[in-house]
Amino acid sequence: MRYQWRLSSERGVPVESYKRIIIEDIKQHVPSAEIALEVPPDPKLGDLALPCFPLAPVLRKSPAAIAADLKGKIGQHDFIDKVEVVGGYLNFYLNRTTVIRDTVNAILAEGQSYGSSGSGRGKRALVEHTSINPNASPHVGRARNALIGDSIVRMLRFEGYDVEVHYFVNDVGKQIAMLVLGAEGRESVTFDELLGVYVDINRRVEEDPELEKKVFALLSRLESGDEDAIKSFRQIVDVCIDGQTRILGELGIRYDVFKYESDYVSRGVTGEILGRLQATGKLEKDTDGRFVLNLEGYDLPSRAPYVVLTRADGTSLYPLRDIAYTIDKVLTGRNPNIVVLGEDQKLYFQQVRAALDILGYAAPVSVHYSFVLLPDGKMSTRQGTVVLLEDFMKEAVAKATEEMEKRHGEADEAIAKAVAYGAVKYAILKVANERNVTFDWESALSFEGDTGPYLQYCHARINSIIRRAGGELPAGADFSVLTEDIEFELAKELAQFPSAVSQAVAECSPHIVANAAARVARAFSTFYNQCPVLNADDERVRDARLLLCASVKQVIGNGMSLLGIDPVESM
RNA sequence: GCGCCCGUAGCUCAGUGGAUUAGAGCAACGGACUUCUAAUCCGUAGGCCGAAGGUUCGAGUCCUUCCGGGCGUACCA
Repeated sequence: MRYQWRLSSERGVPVESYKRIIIEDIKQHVPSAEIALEVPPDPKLGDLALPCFPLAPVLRKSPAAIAADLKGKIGQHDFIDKVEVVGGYLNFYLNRTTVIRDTVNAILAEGQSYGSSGSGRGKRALVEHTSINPNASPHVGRARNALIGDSIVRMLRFEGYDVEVHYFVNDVGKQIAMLVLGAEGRESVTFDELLGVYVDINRRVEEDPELEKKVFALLSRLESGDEDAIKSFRQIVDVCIDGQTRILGELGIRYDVFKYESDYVSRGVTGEILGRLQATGKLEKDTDGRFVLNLEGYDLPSRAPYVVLTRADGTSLYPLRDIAYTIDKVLTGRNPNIVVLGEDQKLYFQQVRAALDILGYAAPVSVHYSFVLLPDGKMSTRQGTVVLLEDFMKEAVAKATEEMEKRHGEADEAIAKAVAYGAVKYAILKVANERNVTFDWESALSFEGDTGPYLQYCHARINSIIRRAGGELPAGADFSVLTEDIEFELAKELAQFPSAVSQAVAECSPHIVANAAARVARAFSTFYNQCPVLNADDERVRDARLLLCASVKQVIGNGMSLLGIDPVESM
């Protein structure tokens, strides 16, 4: 299907250009003030409003008087039906036909890029996310990192950025060394066995200090370049990474670059960083013989202004390896340079930022999210209350399959997966980053209401209408025949979508997109139940509604793709 | 103890540089499928926006204190 549309308004989002025009009009009379329009709480009060309260001190008149004054100063525009003064507000009633027509035309013209401001065209960005301890299968808490990160990647690409996605692989360190030790003597270890191995060795190390010494000895051998150590570490890490990327890949989450911590050690980068820090005079050797970085003056909320970079035996600690890697990322010149981290890493990343500052680099931007909790409290590996992402996915697929069989007698595997994963992703992405997600199976596996499948369902229903219309859309339509309130409300929701995307991008907050898409879907469902499309009495109404539906499909589809939710044609 | 984040309907969550009457979903109750997919829609009920002060003509939104939860607070990553 190809669309050839002429935009009746200038390029971009119609409602935004209406706002610009109105603001221009007002500025001619009150040039000094900041003018901002907002959307009234009730459609009865109009579609756009100017609160005149902030102007009162400037003009030294009452808001109501200012509103009354300005009312006469608004020029004649085809998109404005009437302007009314209510209290201190100047309320604008937009012309329904113009809004619907301009919005639908803009959407069909811009298609997959409707909602994008193009802010990233010609620019390069970098996003690091997931980077989890490779010791086992990710639980839904860890998955939140990958989901948020992946959505940010999608949003940036939507904005036009060339994005490089990074995964920083933790293949050094105590935890991995313990895994290597725990797996010693085994022929091979599968990904699913890792958690058991890890729990077991953890217990043994706690009980036996001698064993812990062996762990550190192993680490030391690795860092000094011992071939056997390197080989056995790499073997375990490969199992971890394969397992994790298989699960995340199943959800459509992919990475461009895997950087290994060990690489920064073996290439001598960590040593070099240490040398450069030494030259700044901020690096100190403490009484235990460890290298610590003095962060005095950075006002960090920690008891002691130090970050420890090495063990006494000279082996590197995570912060040092991460500093080396982070500098590497900075040197790519990509901007924005984003890293997604749990809220437990807030202070830690301030330390990294300080370390980079000492070396003269600007640190990446960190996006933090809060942990996923269970209704009874935290997830605990020891109490066995963690919900593994893979289990969540499997349960969701089972339920989606069951629902499809109930409805159609059979289930399409690909669609069942799309619906299931849509539910999984939406359940986590709909919550604002800084809030804890409360995970309970019942609502997480719900396909009704404010869920991923709700979006997919709307999309599928519209597709069904278009299919029954013969797959062809009318070349144009007379939108003045769309007189129902809900048709106008729906168009306004569609028009709102781009500013939601812009905000979501600016704040790295996928939940804003989730909400915006859900609003459109809700408005559509109301419309759907109230307004027949193919069965409309009038051919002109049919055509106009068909194009309205096609725009809704596009917008919901764009929203879903930003969340990484697969649109389905039927379900 | 100190620092950061969160506290909105029974439950899960929205709420845009303060601004016209605080919104959804789930659960509950009552309705709507011979009509484009009922994974839907419509209606009813449900709120001292954690508490108390403060700033403002105006506060869920800003400030202070307190309470509750999450996360930190050098030798894990």
